[in-house]
Amino acid sequence: MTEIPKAYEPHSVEKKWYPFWKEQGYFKPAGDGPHYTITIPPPNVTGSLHAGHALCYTIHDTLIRWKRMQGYKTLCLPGTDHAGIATQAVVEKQLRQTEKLTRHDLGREKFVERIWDWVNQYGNVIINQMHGLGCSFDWDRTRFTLDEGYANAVLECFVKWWDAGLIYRGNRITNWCPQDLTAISDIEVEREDRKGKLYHLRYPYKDGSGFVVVATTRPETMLGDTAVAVNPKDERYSDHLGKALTLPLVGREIPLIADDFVDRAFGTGAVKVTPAHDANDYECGLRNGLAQIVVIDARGKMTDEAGEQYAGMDRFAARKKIVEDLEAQDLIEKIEDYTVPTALCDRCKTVIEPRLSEQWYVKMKELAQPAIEAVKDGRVRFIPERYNKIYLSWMENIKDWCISRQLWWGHRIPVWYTEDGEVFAARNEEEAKQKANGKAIRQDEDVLDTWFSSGLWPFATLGWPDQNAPDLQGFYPTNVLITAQEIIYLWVARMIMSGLYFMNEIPFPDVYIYATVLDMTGQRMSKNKGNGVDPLEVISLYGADALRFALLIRTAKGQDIRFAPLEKDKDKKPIRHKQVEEARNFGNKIWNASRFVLMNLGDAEPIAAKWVASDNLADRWILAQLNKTIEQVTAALDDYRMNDAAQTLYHFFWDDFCDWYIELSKALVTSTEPSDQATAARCRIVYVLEKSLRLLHPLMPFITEEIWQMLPHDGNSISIAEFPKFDAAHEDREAQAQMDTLIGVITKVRNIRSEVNVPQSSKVNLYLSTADDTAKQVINNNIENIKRLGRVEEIRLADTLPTIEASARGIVAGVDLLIPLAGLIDFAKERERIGKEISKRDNEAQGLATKLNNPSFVERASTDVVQQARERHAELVAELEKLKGSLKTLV
RNA sequence: GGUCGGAUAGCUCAGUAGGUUAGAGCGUCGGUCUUACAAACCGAAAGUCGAAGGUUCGAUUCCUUCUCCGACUACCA
Repeated sequence: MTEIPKAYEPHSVEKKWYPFWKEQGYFKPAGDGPHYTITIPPPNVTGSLHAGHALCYTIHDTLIRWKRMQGYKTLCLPGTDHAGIATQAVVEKQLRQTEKLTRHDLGREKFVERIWDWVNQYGNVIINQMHGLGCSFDWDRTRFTLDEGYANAVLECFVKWWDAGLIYRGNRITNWCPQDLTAISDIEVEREDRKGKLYHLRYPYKDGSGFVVVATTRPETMLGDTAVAVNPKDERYSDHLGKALTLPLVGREIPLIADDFVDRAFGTGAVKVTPAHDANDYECGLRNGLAQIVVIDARGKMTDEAGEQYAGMDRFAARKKIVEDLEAQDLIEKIEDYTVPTALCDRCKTVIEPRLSEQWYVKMKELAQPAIEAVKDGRVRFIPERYNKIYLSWMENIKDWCISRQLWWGHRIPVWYTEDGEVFAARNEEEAKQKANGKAIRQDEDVLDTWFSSGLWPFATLGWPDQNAPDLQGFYPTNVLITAQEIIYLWVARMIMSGLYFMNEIPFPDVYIYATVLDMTGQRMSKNKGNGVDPLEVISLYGADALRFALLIRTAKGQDIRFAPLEKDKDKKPIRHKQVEEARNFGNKIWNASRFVLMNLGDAEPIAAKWVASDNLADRWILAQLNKTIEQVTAALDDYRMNDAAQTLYHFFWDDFCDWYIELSKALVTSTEPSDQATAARCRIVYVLEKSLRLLHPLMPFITEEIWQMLPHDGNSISIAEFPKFDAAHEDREAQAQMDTLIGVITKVRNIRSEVNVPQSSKVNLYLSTADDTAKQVINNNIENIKRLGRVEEIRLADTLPTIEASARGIVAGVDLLIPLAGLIDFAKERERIGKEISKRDNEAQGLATKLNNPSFVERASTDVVQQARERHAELVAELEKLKGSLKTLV
């Protein structure tokens, strides 16, 4: 008999099998089946694994392991993203803290070197954390959005789009982050409602005929005002249109103009117009030929244009000062509390300053159209479906994409300028020089938006722009993209556009948007809130399989999941996580069931994981249940219903296999006498266990490998064993129905015993009767099983039940039960129990009777439903009669 | 403001192509002499399926309105 620990210990197991799989090359594409490819969403190179990642990559690994076992030539390609702003910020901060230097002190070249050092040292953290989750990704193909080959792809993309006239330069209002000192795109802006004030300012007419009141949340911008606008239909102002106003504090003369964009109902219906510092005002300024006066600089400080008493002040300090100054001149009508929709930089949370600046843009309309079509005609589908609409509504209203960033870390924009003002794109300096015909050139200082490079991910990682790259030929298009809801626009849409543009083919047919991991109050997990769960802590407490299973079983399609924080003790040591504990317990159940099987393999006969034909009910039944489970799990995985797959397996393994099959097989499996029967029983139980492990392996790779290696098996690893297939020949309705009878009888006996307080140490006698020949046969064939599992001494099966005073009665599945209770319990308990049984049936019978007496029901409901109701009613009536009869014996 | 999602047992969540007794895990209660497992076993209690209308013989499920929560989105200064 093998020595096996009583509890599953995950850590040594994980340490053992992960390197084994990797060394054996199981994570690499193999075989000549059809390809199944996933490129993972590359996490930020600065990142570390959080709960959302854990879920994301668990789903990846589950699918890829499943497909691998199904014989596909699988590739799951990992990588990281250089994350321009985030990475530069991390290294700048480090530089500031440790050496008190800014990036400007170092200079561009040195600074970029420092970032590379940092990336080489810390950039693999998140990749290593994925190993801990058990991810079977092809690490040899790991890509980084800034590595050499990838950079070529980015250049190629830029130049091609340039040549196609899709890239242009514009001097416009952009979202500017005064902290990061860069422009950011619209969708990198976070919006938040903040408490603020609405200031009502008085702008006097130049001719002294009173004043116009304008409302603003940002009084500091008034220094740059070049007009006040009202709605042309607003009668309140029609007489004053065109009149001049004197801009307070500045003294500039500005006109009162009319523009449609003004909402008459808001405030006083008059808007101050600051074309250089507000997107709306900018547009308004263009329409009306207004000057653009820049009063706030890149760092958020007031410029010289703002006037000498304000120049150099921070924008928020200036706001205060200006309000004071206006107040002093009695030019403030009132100040109201107001909720200000505030734009924040999604990286550093600094308040965005709309700023006039020169940036590069990509024209989106032309690129978006095919990508819209692809979703509309179903070549690309979102799962859950409702994201189709969300995607389409954005794509149909798409605006041009600002792609330049004033950073040093990233793909430098391949645009070159000659002294005399020529501008062109080139793949490298060589090419640029050629195009310049000997003129001196300089390259644009800016870098590209990170999403510009990650938008090429599904094909750039496979070798594009080399159209003949073997991986590109062999693995594109990928099969599914698994990603988070919040980057549908930032990333998914752009991959679809670029995939169609450069490859003429969709990058993936399925986009599975996985659940957002929330905390228990429904809030999104975030560093700021400190409500995150560290997956590594969870793994160290319960093992990777437990974490994976805990996440998968709650990942209903399209539904967010709530995940509790880790409970910690005083020293912040993690001690408990209930939701993962449930999964850990399941793992332990698998462990112990396997332990039972392994301990009873016997030494005499060689046992193999093969099904030996059997007429035995439990055998027929478990084979049918296993088969059904295979069918359901496969369908669930196929449909991205991870929770259904997990739930089905949980139920099958625990309830069917452990609670019933093992129990019903125990006598034979544990017998010490060698016999063909015992050997056959052992083979069968090993067979079912081994198949179960294969089904579970994509979800829980470690524990299944560990046990599988101990069991009789063929092959080197469960991770390349075949995923079980549904077999119609194993369906067995009859066995399932008969097993219901057996389980029903045993459960009823247990129920009666427990309800009337028969101690578990006492055995009871059991009288059974049934008119059903099949049920009779089931009982006769399972006398020993009923005795053992129901703790029964003697069983009598007859056509009618004897009349025995003081006995308990039960009815289940057409079988009547009687348990003599003399000397065992108090009758009051049994009377109470029978009373409950009666009233339960009474209620149901009455409900049915009402229904059946309703002529409309009988007429209109389908005959099946009516028939069923009649039968059930009759059954209930018969049962009630028997139960009432048994009450009489309890006196 | 707009769009979308959610509201089912004390908690976290499944489910119902409209039809008998709405499920699971955790938690709770009672029991444990059990040929693997107390991280377990056996049994039980617990739900007017968010509210109000409507369609229907029949609604937790379909429709309308409402309430509360959440996400996304928007140029309301």
